[in-house]
Amino acid sequence: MPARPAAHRPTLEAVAARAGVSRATVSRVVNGGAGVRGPLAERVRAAVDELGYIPNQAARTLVTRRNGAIAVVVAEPESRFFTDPFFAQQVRGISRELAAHDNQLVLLLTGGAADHERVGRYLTGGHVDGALIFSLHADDSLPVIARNAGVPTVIGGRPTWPDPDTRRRTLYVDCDNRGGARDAVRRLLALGRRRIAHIAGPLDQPASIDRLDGFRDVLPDIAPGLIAEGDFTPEGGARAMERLLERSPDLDGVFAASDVMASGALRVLRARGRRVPDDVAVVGFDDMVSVAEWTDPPLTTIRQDIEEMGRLMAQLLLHALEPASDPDGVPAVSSIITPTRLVVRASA
Amino acid sequence: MPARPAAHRPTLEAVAARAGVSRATVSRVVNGGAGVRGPLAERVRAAVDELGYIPNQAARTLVTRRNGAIAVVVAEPESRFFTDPFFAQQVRGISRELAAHDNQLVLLLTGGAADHERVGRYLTGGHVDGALIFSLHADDSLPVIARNAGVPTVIGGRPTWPDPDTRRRTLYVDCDNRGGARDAVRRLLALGRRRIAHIAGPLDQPASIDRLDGFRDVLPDIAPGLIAEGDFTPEGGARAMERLLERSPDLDGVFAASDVMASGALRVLRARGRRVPDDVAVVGFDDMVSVAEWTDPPLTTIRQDIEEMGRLMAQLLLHALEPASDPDGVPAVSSIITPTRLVVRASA
DNA sequence: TTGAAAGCGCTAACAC
DNA sequence: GTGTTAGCGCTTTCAA
Repeated sequence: MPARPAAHRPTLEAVAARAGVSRATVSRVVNGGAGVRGPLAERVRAAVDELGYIPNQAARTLVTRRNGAIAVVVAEPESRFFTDPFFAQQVRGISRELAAHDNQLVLLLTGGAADHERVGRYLTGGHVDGALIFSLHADDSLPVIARNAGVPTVIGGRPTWPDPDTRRRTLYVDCDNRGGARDAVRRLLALGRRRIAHIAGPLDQPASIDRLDGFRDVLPDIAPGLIAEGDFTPEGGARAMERLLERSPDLDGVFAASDVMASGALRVLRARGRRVPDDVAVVGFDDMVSVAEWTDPPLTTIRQDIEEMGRLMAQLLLHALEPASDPDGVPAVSSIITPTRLVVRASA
Repeated sequence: MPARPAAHRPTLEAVAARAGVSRATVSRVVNGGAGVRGPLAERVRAAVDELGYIPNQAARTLVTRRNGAIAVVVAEPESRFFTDPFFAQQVRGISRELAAHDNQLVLLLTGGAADHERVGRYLTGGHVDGALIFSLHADDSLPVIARNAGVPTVIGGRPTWPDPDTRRRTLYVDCDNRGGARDAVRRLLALGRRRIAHIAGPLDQPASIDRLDGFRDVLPDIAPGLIAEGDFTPEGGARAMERLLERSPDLDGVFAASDVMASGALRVLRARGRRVPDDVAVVGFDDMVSVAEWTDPPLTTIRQDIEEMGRLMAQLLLHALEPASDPDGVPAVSSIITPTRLVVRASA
């Protein structure tokens, strides 16, 4: 199939011969041409074109130790990755930032632990200059693998490793989940609600835990019956809402840990004849516009700028890659917590 | 941040010294250990562990001309890629097949033409052994770039290049869009429908064209008013349905070029008081289960096995990579058209 | 400004 | 079986 099989590709050597110069000169021209006289450079460029020369990246990487590619590792099953708009937004932010610095984004999906080994090999094998890892669950080994292999890494979301020293040296980007949750609950209190429930995310994820913690910050004496765990899907939100109504029929406010779960909860409230926000006020989290603006009624929620977080992750990594940054100690840059903001629509 | 900076990583040489053997022996052990005596191999393995040796892929690729990675190139904006379940299924099929052969899947997204150049560089730079390209629109240059660079490629969907010789040499996997469309229309005819309309996909995509052609195969004298172009979204399907009803209020059957568009059409039919299938029978295409089973009524549709198509694409490529296959002529393997099948539910 | 030469880390003939 | 050796294609000192 190859028009010009890789095996027959011209090398620097060939170009040099053709242009009647040394390999070094060709290399200089190919890499920008600094310090090569105009006419000579022109001759070299002509030879490059005639031969259709394309530099061999493996050879280049071998000496420069750079390959202009950054891996984005998503440790989630494809199904989740492709359904949750969260990833789409994050990837877009990353993609933009990397493209701006002429780095190629390489997406690695690792559904099960079975893939971990191969992905780990890929990362440590030097195919990429660094990695952005989404390690949403507590038990993920990939960041550790990358770390041990000396692959600069930035994590999406707060990592959960117990060792404080390890944590301090790990770069991550997260939003102020806890503070945002507090704002959500305060909004409900300000509306005069006194029986406020929480639909939490899966409690093996730091984001869920932090949002629950924020909820408790404001409502420390909450009854356990007013908290139900969901799974970040609409169905999970609906089921949690049903459980809450059963246990606490008199509730008048709900803080859901995601807009998607809130949409499921709204459906149940409507089916049960509760008016929103009159009978029950609802606040979501994320401000996933494609969801929050289209629920009935539109959702009051806590906004986090997901695309911006993606961009920041890429920025942080690119920065850490600079030779100037401390090679072995505490990184010159530090982790980032982005702010959240209450967005008032009709549901609370 | 690196625990062990890449710069200080042990090399084969170091392991050899430590184990008191030659580099060649270490290399043999690392690559499976064939032809090395047990105890010696054991000593080498110990040295590898102690030093935490990891092979340098760039060096390896430089000599083997293989890097165990296959690119999947999606020439669509992220928004489309992440929303359309089609890609998720295809990628899953590919991913499974590649993993089974220990190849890493590398996903490259190229939203706009601006990214094309970088992606092209990545492909031709020898970062991957081959590429699977989804070139849904007619004007796509990526397959040509890959081809000229000698990167073995398999296309998802029938390519549209005019030159028959080029086409013959290009591997692709597609489903029998035209035949499937014929089956859809025949189903409607068998139900006694006589005023049958078609909601087409964007007509710059081969799949849309083929489905329209199949529709016309069975209904060659169709009035232009019975054909409306959609865009593979629910909204597009809804708008097309409205146009059709306006132009041909007496229609009694609809063949939509995708389940997603059909779902939008069903919504409009319901809003206009037409009963499905009594007043208007509807057939979709894809059998996207997450859609077809949940519409009201559930959708009769033409099934294509998308995941299987992904698997076949990967298989074809891996096969073309075998040294046995003809390096420069017509490939030893050939393109594949997968069959489709009518799936009867309630809408027709 | 240009060229010669020394590797980058690895694999694969070819000897022993 | 194991070691020796010659590259893979490129960048980058160092001299000229």
